[in-house]
Amino acid sequence: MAHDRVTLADVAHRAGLSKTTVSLVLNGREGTRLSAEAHQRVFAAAEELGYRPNVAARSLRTRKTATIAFVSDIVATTRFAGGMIRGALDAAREHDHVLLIAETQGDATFEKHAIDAMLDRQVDGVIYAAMATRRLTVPAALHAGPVVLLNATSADGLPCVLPDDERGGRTAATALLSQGHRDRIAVIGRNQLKETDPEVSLAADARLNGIRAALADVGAKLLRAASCPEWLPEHGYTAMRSLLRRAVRPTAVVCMNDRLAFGAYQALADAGLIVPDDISVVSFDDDPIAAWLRPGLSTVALPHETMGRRAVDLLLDGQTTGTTLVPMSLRRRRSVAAPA
Amino acid sequence: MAHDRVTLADVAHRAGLSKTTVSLVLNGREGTRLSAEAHQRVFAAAEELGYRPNVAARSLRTRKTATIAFVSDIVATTRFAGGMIRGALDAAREHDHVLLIAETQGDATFEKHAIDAMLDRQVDGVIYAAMATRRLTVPAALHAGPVVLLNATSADGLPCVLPDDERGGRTAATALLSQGHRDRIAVIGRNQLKETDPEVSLAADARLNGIRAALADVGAKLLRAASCPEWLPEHGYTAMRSLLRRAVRPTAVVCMNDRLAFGAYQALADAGLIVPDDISVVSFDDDPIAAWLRPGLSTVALPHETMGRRAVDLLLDGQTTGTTLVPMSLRRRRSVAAPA
DNA sequence: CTGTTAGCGCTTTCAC
DNA sequence: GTGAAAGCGCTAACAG
Repeated sequence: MAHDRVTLADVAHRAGLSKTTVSLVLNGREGTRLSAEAHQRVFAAAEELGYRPNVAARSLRTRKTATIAFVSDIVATTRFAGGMIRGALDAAREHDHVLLIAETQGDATFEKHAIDAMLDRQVDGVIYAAMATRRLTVPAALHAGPVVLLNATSADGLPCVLPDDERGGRTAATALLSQGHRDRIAVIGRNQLKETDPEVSLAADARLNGIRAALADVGAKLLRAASCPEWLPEHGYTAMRSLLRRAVRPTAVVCMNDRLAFGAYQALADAGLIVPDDISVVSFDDDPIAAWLRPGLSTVALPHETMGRRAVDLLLDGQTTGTTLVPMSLRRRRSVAAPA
Repeated sequence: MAHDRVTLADVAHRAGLSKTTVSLVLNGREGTRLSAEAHQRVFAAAEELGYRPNVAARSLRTRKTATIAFVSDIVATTRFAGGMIRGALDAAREHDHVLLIAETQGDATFEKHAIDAMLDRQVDGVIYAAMATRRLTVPAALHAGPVVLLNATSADGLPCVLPDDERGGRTAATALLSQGHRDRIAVIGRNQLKETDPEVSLAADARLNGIRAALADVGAKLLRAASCPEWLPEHGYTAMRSLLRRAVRPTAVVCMNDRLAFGAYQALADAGLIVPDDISVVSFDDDPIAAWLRPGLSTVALPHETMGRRAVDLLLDGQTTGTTLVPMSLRRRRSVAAPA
């Protein structure tokens, strides 16, 4: 790449000025009163030659590369959270920065190589992202410079951005309450491990708390909560079936994520039940599938894109601490209605 | 980042040798017989100080950055093709390279900025990726150095990697033929625009040709092919319904992608028909949803990960021309069975 | 076998 | 107002 790129010296020569002058002008330095004519000449020459600065050379002096590292455990390539990258990319562009990405795949060796590779390239900071919202411990090498955690927290109080799952939980429950559901609301997707181990998930516990809090606010409580070993469609299917077998059926369920809800839909269909006439469903994430389901699934969206943006904003603003909670909002579709 | 990094000079000082020697040793240069002891001293010093080379500085001399640009129209953040990045990332890591990513979002201004930004950082080459398999025209700026097209072709014969959709089409049809389907196979997802405009899609036409060729091989032809304005679930739904209304029903359908198949499943369920007992379904892409459907959807997978790998391999091998076709293989699930 | 010297392209004192 | 010169950290000729 960059075969015989035009250099600053070329521009200076063409403009009949020194490199210093050209540099000053091109960087729009204040306070240094260069003649209007010099400005003209410099711009003209740069334009004619198609000059573009060599970032590597520049960064050697300035120690800034306008490059941010985005390292994730696995998120980068997952359908689920491409949104985080997209948001980061957008924000980076707005700040004239660029993203270097790497994935550790949860492998310590890969992680070390990845981080070294980024640091060797003198990135201005790193965004360390996790696929599942959770607590993690940041590799020591990263403490050398600015870091912000994305979709994760750490014990050492690094700045981080997280979805506001607790309020999200309230939002989900409220969507049901406001339609008149109250004492026959069930949850699908309780999970001991996710709820108790913050290194596995921060979302499960927060969502559940939010749901319960919203119910408590109106003096109601959960009819039942079905456990699921994982949050996959098949588990949602099984959980819904078991819910339907009981004497008192829920009028509405909140699924801990959209994949569970997908499974729940299948169980409902098998039972000849109609959503939302017989049972309302609300869920979390706003996976693309939520829009494809019939009827469309109302779900509290994970604000991936915004989260990604925030992460780079924090990094570039030099925020060095604190948690940023990004609100989750309800995507209303047709899966929620008043109880029969 | 990189606050007070150890430099080559520091290592040289510590080892009591010159920078040259240290550089030579650390880069494992052949042909230069430095004493074993010098090697020892250098390695020891580098190790003790935790020396890491400054890539920016090095690249200023060598004109190599070990960095590849991955620019895409929109693919980077799409659930659909994260696999391409993942593959590229893996291959890059194996070659000790790193990926700089950018998204143009189909906007010419963004594209220009993105490409300039990458070029300014002296990337060694660029991978230009498209979300939909199609023909496109490469921005002139890219012709300055190595480029490979990913999931796209261009008129100017740049090296490119594409999925082998035509053979994929044969594979899909063969999956049905081998179960005994023959004269009552229908297609869902014909699309005039996609089939005729290579700038929109290369896949539609190729898949269809493959399907027809496989049928022709056994002297059969398509029962019917339903058109869809887009390849979305709702269109699959509608198409399937119209297929079912006709006097002679297909025993099997091949959907042009998994989302159409998803819609088709819904229509089948509404009609009280069972997959695969009443009708077999096969499709393309291997979207995550294919595994979640009940029964699991047999689909010809888009080899995104392999494609990503190939792209960086080609780039790094200095391949400057030619089309690389990556085979698509059938993911067998439960949606295909012998006709009733 | 090893060290000196000269840049790569840029920014930045500091003189003029 | 503008330019000369030094130097960021590294590699590559070229001596010794």
